[in-house]
Amino acid sequence: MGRQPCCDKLGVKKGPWTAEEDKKLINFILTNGHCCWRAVPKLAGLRRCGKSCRLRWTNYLRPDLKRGLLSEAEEQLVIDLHARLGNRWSKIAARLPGRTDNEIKNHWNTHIKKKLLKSGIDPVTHEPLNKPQQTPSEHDPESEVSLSSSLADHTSESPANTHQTNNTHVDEYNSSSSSPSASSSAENYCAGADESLVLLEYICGSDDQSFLMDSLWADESPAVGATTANLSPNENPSCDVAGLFPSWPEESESFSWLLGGQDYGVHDFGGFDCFGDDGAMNILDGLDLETGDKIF
DNA sequence: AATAGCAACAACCGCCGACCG
DNA sequence: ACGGTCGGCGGTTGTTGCTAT
Repeated sequence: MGRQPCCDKLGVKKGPWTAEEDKKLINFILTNGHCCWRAVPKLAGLRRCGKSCRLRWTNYLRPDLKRGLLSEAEEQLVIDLHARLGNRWSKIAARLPGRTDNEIKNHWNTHIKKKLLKSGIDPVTHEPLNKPQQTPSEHDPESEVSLSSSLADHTSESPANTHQTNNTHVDEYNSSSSSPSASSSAENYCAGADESLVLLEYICGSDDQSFLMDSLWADESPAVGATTANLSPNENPSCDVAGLFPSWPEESESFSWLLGGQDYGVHDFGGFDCFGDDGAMNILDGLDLETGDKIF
């Protein structure tokens, strides 16, 4: 039958995204949402594949992303989840609000894998390296958890200790992931123009974003407890806009990760004119990032 | 100062499942 | 039931930046 390429190969740009392209994509999605990714590049005036646009948005441009290295608690959670779920990065990412599967996958391959090996633990099976390999059917999640948990100082906070450890956990995690997670809410809010207006409202709101991060690790792990993103507005007073988004601090910090070109990965953000002289995004003033025209 | 080697991460590729006509 | 489209996922590669020599 032969599968059609996701986009015309000719005339489609590849490689690192420029600030200009990011600007176009952000501008388009904030104003229109993404009806269908295939149409996004055309409508946004990008010479990119729709898939590439989706990836760029979900992995780097989504405003609810955390930046920077995974904290030790997050790392520990990834290890525990990996012990249960294996390389199902999207499932793991769904339990870590603000983190993407790509980010976790990269962090696993570059940091955690080595850390586990250094500790004498097989990163694939989570068993001691000198221990004879078990077949998958013999795989005992309980031993995985205890081993992975022993790697960190946060054993008392580990989900392994808050869960009974048995084979039902994979299903338990999977089914619980059907509840609103950070990633699903992120998908939700970019699903349409209405949501994008809500997003703008959300961005312009200046509540306390730190609540999200603090609450994630304060008394319960996100893997088992409801995150702020999971709570309804009534349950979570700091989560505005119908509970779709966590709250953010000062406007000037809302896109601090964008301003920080190094961390962000785009190195020419000096010319990223969606920010005004005061560093605030022009979109916050209702301006079209492309033309400077008033949108709202 | 030059450069080789390594680490980190952004991005691409191909496959798969869900959905729709 | 079937074929086509689309979004999503996981593996892999390419590029960039850092460090050691």
